[in-house]
Amino acid sequence: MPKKHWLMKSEPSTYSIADLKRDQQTEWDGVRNYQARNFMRDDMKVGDLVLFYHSVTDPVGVAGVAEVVQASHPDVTQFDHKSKYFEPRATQEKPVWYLVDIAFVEQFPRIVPLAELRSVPALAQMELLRKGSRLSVQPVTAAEFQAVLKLARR
DNA sequence: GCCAACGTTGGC
DNA sequence: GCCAACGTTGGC
Repeated sequence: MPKKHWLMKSEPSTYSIADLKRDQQTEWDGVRNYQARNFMRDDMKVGDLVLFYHSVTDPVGVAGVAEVVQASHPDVTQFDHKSKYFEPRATQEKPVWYLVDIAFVEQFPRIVPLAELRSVPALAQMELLRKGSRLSVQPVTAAEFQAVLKLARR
């Protein structure tokens, strides 16, 4: 099975690439969007690579790379009454929300800003750049992934 | 802080 | 099943 590539968004005030570097590994909890969940639950496999994107900050952009180290399992915050991610419909037998675990791979020497991504023809089809796109977990092609790495090292 | 775009909820 | 109202996301 060839490696797949993904992009995951996080607000750095909540969890940044520096936080992941410190922790080395984390559960990607709190995703409450079905499309994003389905990618994590059904498609993300150990070894897949992830572009770590910082949203709602200045500048917004890709901050580094992570790797999937644990495939889909239930997000335990859905069972926690005190969590803001509590899900009343979920039971232990029938969880609603799933997540993957990711590990730190690399923090880029610089953020690759969204505006710069928009200027690169090779990235024109990226989901991230689509008008109105706000999926927090999304697939990227191998070519797009490589193109972003190249920008990061420029 | 604003607001466009989107997803979800709930009345009918 | 439709769709208006509402809440959230996220760039600027």
